[in-house]
Amino acid sequence: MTRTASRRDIPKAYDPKLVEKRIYDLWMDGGYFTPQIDRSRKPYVLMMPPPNVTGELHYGHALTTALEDLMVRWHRMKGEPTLYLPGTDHAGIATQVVVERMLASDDLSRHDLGRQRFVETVWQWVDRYGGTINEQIKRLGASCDWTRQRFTLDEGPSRAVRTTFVNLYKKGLIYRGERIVNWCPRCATALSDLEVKHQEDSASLYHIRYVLEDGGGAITVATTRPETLLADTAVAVNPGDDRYSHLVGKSVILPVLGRVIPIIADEAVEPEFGTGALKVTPGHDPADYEIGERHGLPIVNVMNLDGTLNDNAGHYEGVDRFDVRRQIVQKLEVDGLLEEVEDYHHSVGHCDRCGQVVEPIVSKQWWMRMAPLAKPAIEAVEDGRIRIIPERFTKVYYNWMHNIRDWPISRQLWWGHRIPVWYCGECAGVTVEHEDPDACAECGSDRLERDSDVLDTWFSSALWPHSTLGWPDQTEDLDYFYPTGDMETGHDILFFWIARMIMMGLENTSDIPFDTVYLHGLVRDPDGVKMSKSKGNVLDPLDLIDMYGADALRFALTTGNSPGNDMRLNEQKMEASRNFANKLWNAARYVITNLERGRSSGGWVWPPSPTHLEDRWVLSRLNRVAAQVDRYMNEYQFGEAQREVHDFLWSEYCDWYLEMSKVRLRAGDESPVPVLAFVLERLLRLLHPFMPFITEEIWRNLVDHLPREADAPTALIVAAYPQADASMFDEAAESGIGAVIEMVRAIRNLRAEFRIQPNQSLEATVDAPAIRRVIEAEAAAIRTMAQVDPLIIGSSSSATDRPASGQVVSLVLAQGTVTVPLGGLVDLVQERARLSKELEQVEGNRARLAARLRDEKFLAKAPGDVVERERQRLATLGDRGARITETLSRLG
RNA sequence: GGGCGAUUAGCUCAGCUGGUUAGAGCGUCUGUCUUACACACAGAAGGUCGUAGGUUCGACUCCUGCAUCGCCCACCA
Repeated sequence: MTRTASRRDIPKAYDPKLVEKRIYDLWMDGGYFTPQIDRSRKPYVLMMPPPNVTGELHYGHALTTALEDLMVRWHRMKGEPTLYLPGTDHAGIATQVVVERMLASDDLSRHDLGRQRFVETVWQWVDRYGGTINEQIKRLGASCDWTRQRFTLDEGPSRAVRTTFVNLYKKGLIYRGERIVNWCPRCATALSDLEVKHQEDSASLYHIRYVLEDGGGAITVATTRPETLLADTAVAVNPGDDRYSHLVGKSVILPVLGRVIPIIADEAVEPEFGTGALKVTPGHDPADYEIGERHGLPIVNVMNLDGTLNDNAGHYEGVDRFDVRRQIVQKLEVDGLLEEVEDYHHSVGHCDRCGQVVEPIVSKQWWMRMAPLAKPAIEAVEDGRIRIIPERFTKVYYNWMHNIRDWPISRQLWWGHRIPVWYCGECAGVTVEHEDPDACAECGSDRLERDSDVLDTWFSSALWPHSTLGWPDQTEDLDYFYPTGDMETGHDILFFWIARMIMMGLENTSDIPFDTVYLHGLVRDPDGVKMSKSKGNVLDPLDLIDMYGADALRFALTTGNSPGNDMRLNEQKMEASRNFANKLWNAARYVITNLERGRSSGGWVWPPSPTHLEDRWVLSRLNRVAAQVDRYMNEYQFGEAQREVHDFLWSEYCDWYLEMSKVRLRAGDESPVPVLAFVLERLLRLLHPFMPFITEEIWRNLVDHLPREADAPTALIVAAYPQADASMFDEAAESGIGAVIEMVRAIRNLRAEFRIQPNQSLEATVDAPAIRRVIEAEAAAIRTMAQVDPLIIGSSSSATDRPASGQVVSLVLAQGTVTVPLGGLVDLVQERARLSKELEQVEGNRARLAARLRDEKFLAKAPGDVVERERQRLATLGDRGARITETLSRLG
């Protein structure tokens, strides 16, 4: 292909690699991501869910970023001062585990280093790898304000954590208590219920005989964890269980240890389960703990925090819990106390982080009283101040909030926000203050020791929307940007994070943290399997960006699925998205090439208001698309919005308008050029939130050729988002071009059916009095697109001049008939059959419509416009049917 | 034990206030390198919308039961 010297080379295929980095730098340099505080305008704010500081980009991040950034860019283009605030999370256990693993490769534990050196090591790790995730998020095109980036351990958010703790402590909403908690022996810390994942495991149910102290027989209990019998302090039966009622009040001898424990009655015992008798282990089972509380049973703890048994376990001290289980079972067998071993499936709690079986242990932890905090948070959703999308999750939210339990917030880790509590060595008093104390608040002693625990990571996450903006200080940012707008995240952290943000936001600021929660589903692999490192089916989004481009990845992740539903990502979808980007690229190449052919924009009317039917049609369609997109965006139906633009761009702008424009351009008529350019420019705007890189790149190449609009933007990222202009809606143009398209399609169809050579033109006679002027105006386009020559525009009278029947094929369209002489190619019998079949269809539809329009109930109850539409359709069908009948009769 | 979701073309999925001849991408079949694009163009085939009922003038869309798959919550040892 030869090019004149003046024409710039535009590559034939879009290459994202040449564009993305440069465009991102351009946005950064332009400062477009940092909003200007303008009191006269309401800002749009979206807080990025902070990824783990040492994390690497996975599909969850990619999806979340794609969705958030499209919302953010849309709002920014609507002229709202827009803040998309990024940040990272210190991710307590997760990060500590990673660093511990690294130490382990040098045969070191954190205890070898000591607390201070270990924390320093983690900080080094964070400094080294902490930037990785942000660089990866940039590659997706996230338009976040990096000048406001926050880390949960930053001074500001840390002070927010401290302030919240002290305030809630003083209000009595944070307290210290000894009770049963989930304990991970591997991580050596307490866990909240949410951090425990239950899995179905196969196990054994052991039936163990406990001999009565009075020698009068025995009672048999069933358990899956025989080792816990070392901590039994009772045997319980249901009070209504006749089998055992005579035993209540007696005592049994605990196997192995020989302790004497009572038999008690408690409603919690299910008579149908196992033997109907339950060994009660308040120290190591949550249900038993409650029974123990009701009956004042002593609590025995037989376990160390690393999962080995302690000195309460007799000679099992120091042995791992699972080894003890085996040894106890053996011992019971030897003693003849093991009656039966039943195969059994039940769900076992595992640590969410490391997968170890969690052990319920009684220990002293800090707790947050949740019920009082949940109440206003429930109300905020009930009264609509906060909306959850998709709506079905509001029920899930209510269910959890109504049954909320106190939250254990202390973690026996070293990495995190240290609990701001000092214990007095003199009087055992507790000092909790905003500033580090020098003396005990109770006795004034300086023998203070700080609590060694840190807070659950989610404690600081819960404050994110306000702590990042400066709270507890009344900063300008907080004042202007809070409460935020949309909160977008995966539905898997509805409880972990969303619910807690709502509670803490309301508590700390007396205001909601955001007004809308948008929850997305999981990204799955092509087989629908959840991606996980252990399964090895995790694809690296960065690889996909390298292969297909960030825009294609974003488009693939945000189309063809709906909020809250999981989605599969596969190669085909990536290819389709890349192809779409390429389609846009080439349409732009065509338009820009025409602009560069020296066709001056000097005399253009801008925006164009053309008279040509095709131009009016494409502008009308553009405005209808803009209206639809606006509707979908407002309803958070991002996939539908994109489909709308995609279909218009590909199927109407490219396949029809652009092809039609070639006809006029070849004839030396340059009038389509401004329209081509204008529609392209608006399409770039419409598409920018979804495919930011390619649209910005094309836009830069395009705008130099266009007339300057008032308030011309310096970059597409800040160009105004297109709003529908109803004055551009043009019914006549739409129905006119609709008829042209129908006609061209019918002739093409005929060409394929009769296997007409592509280069062979056909003669066609159009008989369509109702749209004669449209056909005349579009004759050149029809000739080219349908390969017709000559195109004879006839009237009813000229129909008689047609060649003899049997030589022609008649295409009976909605508003006209096209006859094409095909000579010997036409098989009279086949032609009659074809038309008869069509007639049959038309008549079928007509009969159905007519029946509906005869139905008085329909006429009485259906809305007027529906009835009117049906009447129109019936009339059109009637006309068409009549013409088919006439044609058939001529065939004889 | 509760709660939720899914079930639409061979595959992956849209279709959200009930009114089309039920759509898209991929795949399949037939043509075409037609100077924007073969990452493309033109044309075609392919669906009793899981199942049984109900509401309605009208149901893929609303209600109920059932089936299959998946998810969440819950202290049954």
